[in-house]
Amino acid sequence: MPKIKTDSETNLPLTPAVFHVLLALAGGELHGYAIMQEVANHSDGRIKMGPGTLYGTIKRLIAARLIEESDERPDPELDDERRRYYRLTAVGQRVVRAEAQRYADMAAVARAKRLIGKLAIVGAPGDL
Amino acid sequence: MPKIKTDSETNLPLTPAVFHVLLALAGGELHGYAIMQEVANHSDGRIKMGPGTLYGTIKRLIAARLIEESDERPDPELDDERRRYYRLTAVGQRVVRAEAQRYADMAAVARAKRLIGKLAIVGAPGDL
DNA sequence: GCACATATATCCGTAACAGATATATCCATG
DNA sequence: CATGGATATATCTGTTACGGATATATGTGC
Repeated sequence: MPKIKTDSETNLPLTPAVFHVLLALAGGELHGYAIMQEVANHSDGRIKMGPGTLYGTIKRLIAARLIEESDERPDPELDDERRRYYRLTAVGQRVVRAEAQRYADMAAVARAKRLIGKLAIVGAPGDL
Repeated sequence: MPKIKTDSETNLPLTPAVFHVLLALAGGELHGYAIMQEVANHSDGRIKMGPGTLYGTIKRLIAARLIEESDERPDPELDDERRRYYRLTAVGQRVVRAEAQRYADMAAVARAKRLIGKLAIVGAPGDL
């Protein structure tokens, strides 16, 4: 997480670890372990984040005000007391959007240089 | 450049600095300073790589056998003796392809999460 | 001849990463 | 009910990448 300034999204690029955590939280709040699973999931198993990277990154992201801990708990029956939930802040939203756009832009450059082919079909049955 | 193994492209993700250098070289061999300019160029000026990052990254990429120095020089009239040219190795080719695909995949995930819009038109008349 | 862009190189402080380790609870199975 | 594996969080620490500062020298336009 290279010295993220809270004032803007000009501080790109993010490190992959930071981006993957923010991307995981873009779908709604999650607890730490679920972030780990979501990262493995949306990267199709290619990225496995260990606890050191995960909780270290969470700590830095909180300090940078890109995410924050949430008080809300699910139905007490479904809850697990150990869990701590996190969500994007407004700044975090903007940052992850800007970085996602950078990813799309770089993919476009790579396409122009014929490194990769046309867009893959995303919305296949079962979705990603 | 997180511990790149020369044996495969499984070692993703790359750091942004490494990826940008490899992407710059994907269009053909370039000398160091031209890599710097090409990175600024293909990132639309948003990423400016200083000499520390540039030459440090080049050194590490050579050690990892992802790029190599080239002996070929342009027409002596157009040449600048100071320049040192670099090109991707076969392994470097595969790595940058795999990482570019990862970028495209993550952009697709971001699209599915509605963080960014549809694909920008890349293939303006001419090219593709 | 002067200034600025080009071109390469190294030094080093800061910080991120990632494996190892620790602890404890949840839950399914025997 | 006990045992074990998955769930869940946390910290410590060695290695390494980043990136600004600094240095040196040549090319080029005025």
